[in-house]
Amino acid sequence: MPAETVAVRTALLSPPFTELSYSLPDCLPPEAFFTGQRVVVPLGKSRRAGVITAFERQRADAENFTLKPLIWPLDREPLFSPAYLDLARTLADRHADELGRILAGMLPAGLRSPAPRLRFFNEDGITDLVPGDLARLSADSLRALGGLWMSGRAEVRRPGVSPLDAFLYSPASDPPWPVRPAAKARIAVLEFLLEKGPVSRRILLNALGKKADATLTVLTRAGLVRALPADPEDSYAGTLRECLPAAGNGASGFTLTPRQREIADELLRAVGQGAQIRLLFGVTGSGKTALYLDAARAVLASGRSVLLLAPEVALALKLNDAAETALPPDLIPPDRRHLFHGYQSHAARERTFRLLAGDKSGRPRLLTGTRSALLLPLENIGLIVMDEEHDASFKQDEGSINYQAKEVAWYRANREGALLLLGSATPDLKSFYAARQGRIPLHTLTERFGGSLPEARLVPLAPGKDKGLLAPESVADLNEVVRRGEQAVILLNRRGYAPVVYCRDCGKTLRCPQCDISLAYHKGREKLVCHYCGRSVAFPSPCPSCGNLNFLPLGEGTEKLEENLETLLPPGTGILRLDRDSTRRPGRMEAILSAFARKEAAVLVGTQMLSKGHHFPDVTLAVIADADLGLNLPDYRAAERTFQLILQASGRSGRGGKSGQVLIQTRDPGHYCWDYVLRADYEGFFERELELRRRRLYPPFTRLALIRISHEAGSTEGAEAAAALGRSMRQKAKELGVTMLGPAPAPLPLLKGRARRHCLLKGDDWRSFRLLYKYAAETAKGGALALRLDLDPVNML
DNA sequence: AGCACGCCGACT
DNA sequence: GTCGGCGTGCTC
Repeated sequence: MPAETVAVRTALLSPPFTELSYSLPDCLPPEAFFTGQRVVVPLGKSRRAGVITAFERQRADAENFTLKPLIWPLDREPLFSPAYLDLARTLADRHADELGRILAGMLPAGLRSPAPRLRFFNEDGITDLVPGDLARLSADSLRALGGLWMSGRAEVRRPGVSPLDAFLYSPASDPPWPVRPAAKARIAVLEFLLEKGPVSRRILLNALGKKADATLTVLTRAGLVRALPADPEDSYAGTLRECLPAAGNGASGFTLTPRQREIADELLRAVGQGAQIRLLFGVTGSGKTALYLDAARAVLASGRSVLLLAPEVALALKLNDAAETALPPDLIPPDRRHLFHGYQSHAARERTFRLLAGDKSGRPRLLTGTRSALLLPLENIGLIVMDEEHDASFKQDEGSINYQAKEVAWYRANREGALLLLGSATPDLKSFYAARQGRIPLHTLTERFGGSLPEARLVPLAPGKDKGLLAPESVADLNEVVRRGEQAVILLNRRGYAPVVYCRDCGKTLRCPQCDISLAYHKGREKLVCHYCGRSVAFPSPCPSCGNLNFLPLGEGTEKLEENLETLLPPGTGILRLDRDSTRRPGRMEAILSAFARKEAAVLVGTQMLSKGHHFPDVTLAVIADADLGLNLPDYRAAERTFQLILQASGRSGRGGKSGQVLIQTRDPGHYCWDYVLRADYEGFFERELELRRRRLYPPFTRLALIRISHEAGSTEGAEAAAALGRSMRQKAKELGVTMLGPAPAPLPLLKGRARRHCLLKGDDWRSFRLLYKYAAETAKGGALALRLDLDPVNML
């Protein structure tokens, strides 16, 4: 007897991420379910969390199988509004991906778990169950639980944590560790934790096997390994905040200069005019933050929400502190201010997500955070600010969803009729070009407060002379700064001791067999490390081609620079190093930054992680040790990136009223980039660079995409298949009006054991790139090749 | 992602 | 003749 039943379409929040249909369970009435609500559903023998995306009237016997009933609702009210589901659908379409994967990427971890705890309050007291338990209950018991759920006597709690996941482990100190060299198991555990850490017991056991369990326990008891709670209720932000400068710098109060007031008024006129976009161009210290907050104040006062975005956590915290002091509680009460970023605990992020999703009041909120805050269910948005809009971290390149934050921000601003305000001292060339063409109204701040720009000069490096990376002139200036009791930072974007190791006996350099990249020597770890796949081998160990041990490390990384400085500076000068190696253990970054802020060291050497945001008033000298490093990358934005990085790093010098200096060490003093860097002349650089882009047909004069093709290294059929695929793609590309270069070996032709090729696409619209990619994927299906499409790639390697 | 099914090789 | 390798394919 065919019965007409209601079925729900459900997007799964873990693999396979597809949308599947389920019938409603007998124990709950249809009113218990909503579009946008999370539910637990059965899948094969296990369970998945999913989101109801639609209701369907469907005959249960119409298909070849009967629908399974879903198991239990996870929300009393929909977690996703229709507008939010629309946003997710749009992202899914753009990335040709499953809706479920996008929704999962937007949700904090606990909210996509299929095993939260269900707590029921009945006459006898409290019963805690997980969804898996429900299958074992009788129909009567389930109906009773359904009654409790409907009458509000049931709640969904955070999933329980297995002891295997409850703590994260990391070494308590840097190597060498006080263990016997023969204690292989202990050393293996310590090395794994240093390399991958902090990691859970589960991850350690998966990688090293069950016997590592006892070893870990022993090491923890001995105090060589430290355990941290994996998911504390409060966020980690506290420790990070301690090393930040006091908020404010020009942002507190609302005493704007006449010019600032003028721009502020123009911005205020744009608010409430429907979807608008504005570019605010102004050097560091010109008062961009004050203008953001002025606009925020007006928007909040008009009853709409504000979203403030920064490219990284430290900057988001700074923005948050500035907002805290500048926006009074009667305008926006503390319980309607929110901070959201990746360094918060899962629990904290879940709380914020739920709070925003559950708010139907329409009253304004102020949300500050990094890129991921853009995907929170904040409603009634009147203003979105993107500070440092040029920053590459606004596009995610790893992880599940690779979205371009600016595009998502514009989409949301459009839907909400909000103002999108982009701000930068060195705007993305594309944004500035759009402004020049009149597509984005531009506001320029020219005055700078709180000190003048640092004085920059070039220091030519003599080629060949391997007397250390620092030129005598730079060493002299460093000594002078130390003598005056001031501080200096040295930027070197190359970690480790030596980037290349040469075998004196056979004349070869040591390379990673998986990636064909030079192995870098890390002295502190006594290892050779591949910076691309992370593989490491003990150093010294016999040369793979001649078996001897006669090595010569070449070149200079941060580790060696730090060591060399000890002999170049007066004895006893404090030197600190900030890079991925020195900050591997939790809390180390904060410790190093705050030690430097307390002037426990005169010199801080570091990779680009020291170039952004930090404020050290006594730093009067910044040395860019190898300014050419990024300039020679095979990327059309190499000069733009270098310009932005150096200007940003220069900003570390001379912030505290004392005049600052910047030394730019280069082997190529004639490069056009330097003229503009020295004068901090963004607009001049822009004109020059734009002309080059026009001539070579690069963005913004075309759209660009990469199709990445890879196959198992050493398979000849892979190479042939790639060539054949290229031939048929060329035909298709011509039809679509796409210019295609390649497939050619990628700049890094071998990575993680895979041979890599690129097709570079130039064309007028993204759609034809997608079509060409789909055609290529279809053609290559079932073969040896793996394909990936990267629209507007951030990383060309 | 799991977990089944399934079709070949090494063993009782 | 059975156990078990992990290559494909499905999960409402």
